[in-house]
Amino acid sequence: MPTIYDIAKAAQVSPKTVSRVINSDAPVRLETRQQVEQAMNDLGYVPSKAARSMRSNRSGIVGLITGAVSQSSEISEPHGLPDLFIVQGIQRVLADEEITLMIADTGGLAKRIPTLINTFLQYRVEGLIYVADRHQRISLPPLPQGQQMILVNCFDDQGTPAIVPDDQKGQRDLVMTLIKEGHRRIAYLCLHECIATELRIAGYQKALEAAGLPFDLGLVQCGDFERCEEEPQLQWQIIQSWLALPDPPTVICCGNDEMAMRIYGVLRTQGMAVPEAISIAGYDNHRSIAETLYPALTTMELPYESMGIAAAQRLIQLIRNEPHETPTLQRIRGDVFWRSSVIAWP
Amino acid sequence: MPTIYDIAKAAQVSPKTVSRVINSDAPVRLETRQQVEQAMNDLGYVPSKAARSMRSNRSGIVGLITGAVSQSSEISEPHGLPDLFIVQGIQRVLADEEITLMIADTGGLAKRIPTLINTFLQYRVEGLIYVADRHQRISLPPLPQGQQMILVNCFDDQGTPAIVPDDQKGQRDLVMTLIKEGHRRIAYLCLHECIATELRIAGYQKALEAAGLPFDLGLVQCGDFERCEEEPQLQWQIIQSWLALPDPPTVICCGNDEMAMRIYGVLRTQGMAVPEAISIAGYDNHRSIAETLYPALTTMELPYESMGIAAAQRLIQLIRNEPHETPTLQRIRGDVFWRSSVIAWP
DNA sequence: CCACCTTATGACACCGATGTCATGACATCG
DNA sequence: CGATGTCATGACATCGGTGTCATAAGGTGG
Repeated sequence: MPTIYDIAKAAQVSPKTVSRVINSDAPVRLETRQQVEQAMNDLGYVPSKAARSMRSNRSGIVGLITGAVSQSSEISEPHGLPDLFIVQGIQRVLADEEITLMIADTGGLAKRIPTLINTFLQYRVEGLIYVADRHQRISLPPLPQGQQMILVNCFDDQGTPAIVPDDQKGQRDLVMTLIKEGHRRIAYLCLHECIATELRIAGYQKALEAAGLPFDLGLVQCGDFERCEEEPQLQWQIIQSWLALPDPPTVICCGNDEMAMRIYGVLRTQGMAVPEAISIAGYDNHRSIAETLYPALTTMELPYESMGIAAAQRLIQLIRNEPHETPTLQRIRGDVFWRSSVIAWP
Repeated sequence: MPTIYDIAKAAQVSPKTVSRVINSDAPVRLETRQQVEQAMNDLGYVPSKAARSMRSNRSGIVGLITGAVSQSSEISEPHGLPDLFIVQGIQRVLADEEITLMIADTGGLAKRIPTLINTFLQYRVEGLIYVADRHQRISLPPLPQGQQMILVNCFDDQGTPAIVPDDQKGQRDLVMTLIKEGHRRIAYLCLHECIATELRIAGYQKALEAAGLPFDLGLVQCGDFERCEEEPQLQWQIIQSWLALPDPPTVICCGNDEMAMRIYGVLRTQGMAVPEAISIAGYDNHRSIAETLYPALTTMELPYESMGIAAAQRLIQLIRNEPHETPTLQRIRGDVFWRSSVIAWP
């Protein structure tokens, strides 16, 4: 690979002049410039970022770490939406700013994180992004003074800037839409206990409150049986108990689109049609499920791409040292995707 | 960020001695070593890869480009399995070799590829990987002499090493398994015309041949109507025509898991139970669909992770200049995942 | 006509590491 | 006891660029 010295020799100028042509940071005679450009083309010159960033102290690299922060050694299967979409959002923004992304994956092992961070520091990344696979509280090892970092889909107690989905407003908006369409009895078959579930139940409750509807604790049940063999029966028991109520629900909100998909199957085997017999709503807008299911699934978007975009923008602000009034914890809203699994209630 | 000179000063030794401690490539007196290590700890020293790689000519970086190679400016929606799994496979292998992965995405615009490659060349990547979003023939701009590159999920006419799924053997193995379980009339509702479809139809045919079963052209139909509104009706028409045959199929192979999922919906609305009335098989082993569907879907794995692993291993071979007898085009086999959407036929 | 400025270019040091060679202190051996 | 070898360390050049300063040519103004 040729260097500016090779170019300089070929163009019969000094290396510094080649540098000036590359950076156009000082006047160069037209004729000289053309000679240099000719030489660069002929030799196929590609500047070395390593050399450049050594001098300028700007690597042009941002490091991204994905993966679970589980302490155990077992690799947890991803559930729900792949965090890939967060990464894509980040990518798009950084590419526009000519920042290159380095990606590392913990492979589910939290203990690898310090090593990964260290590798990134060796490359003198200008910023770090940690992307969790689900909304959670985390704790990362301390970073060197001045090293910028953003958390995505998670947050910590050290006041690190974080981007999370607005689970509460999300579930609230979804339920409010259902209410607007005439539903009064809304059941919620939620996921196992976790931050998202907590926030979404609160949102569900707020939507009822806002509409002046009573909150019936019996209509909220955990429908997540970790895919055990009896799951369909257990889920059907819950649904059956709801249907047996004097005032049964007209719609079931599921903890996520995957669960909604399973509930489709459960209802089908029981001969109940969606949405004619009962409406179903999901959460995540996991498109390969929500759009493909038949009937297509009404759901609340988990705004992973927007979160990625927000994270990248925030990080660039920090790197550039631009002023901002953004709170430490930035909650990102998603949209309701209204499809045919829910019908309006008269 | 401190340098070896800062460490050298703090430990009252020469920079070269610090270097020796870091690399342990020459004997250092225990006492001296401890002083240096102490200083490194105190100051929080992190070596600079930029400086190192300048000297050694080894960046420790591999560049990966994902995304469509479409010439148009429209962003195509991914269909089928996310190529994320390929990337994860690559990641795992490279991480073990202490190689860092830089990732760039075309965002669906092929014209961005030369720019992305150029950026990677600036970082003096030791290898390049291009990952396509579906099995296809591509054509990439020429690379500098000696620059290693691997294609994944695609191939070209220039003899660049490539890793692709073995679509033919895949469909063949799936159909052979169905035959082994007693099915004799096997319908194939394939995807639109593309390389994968071509190969899979050939595989379907080979499986029938091997079992001495006749190949009935009428049992192979394209069921991919690009999610248009009438898709369910059109699909039902095809299935109905099959069922009206004197010797109707007992199982339908679908072009991929998404299509299988839609067919579940179509059959349900027509009151046909899976697998009691008819068995269904998919392709891809898109787990969030295949495992979640009820009943769970029998399908052929699209071995994305294995492909990623194979690609990374191959690239490392090339970088290290190790001898190999691997053919240019390496086809990766997947496994049949036998689940409850297919029942054995008496 | 000389002081002064602008334009175009080059010489040289430096960023942070490592390879090469030199050097001084001991230990070993004939 | 001097020659030789090993150990531990340092001085210096080098990788590929860029910042700083110097310098020569040509233009302008008093």
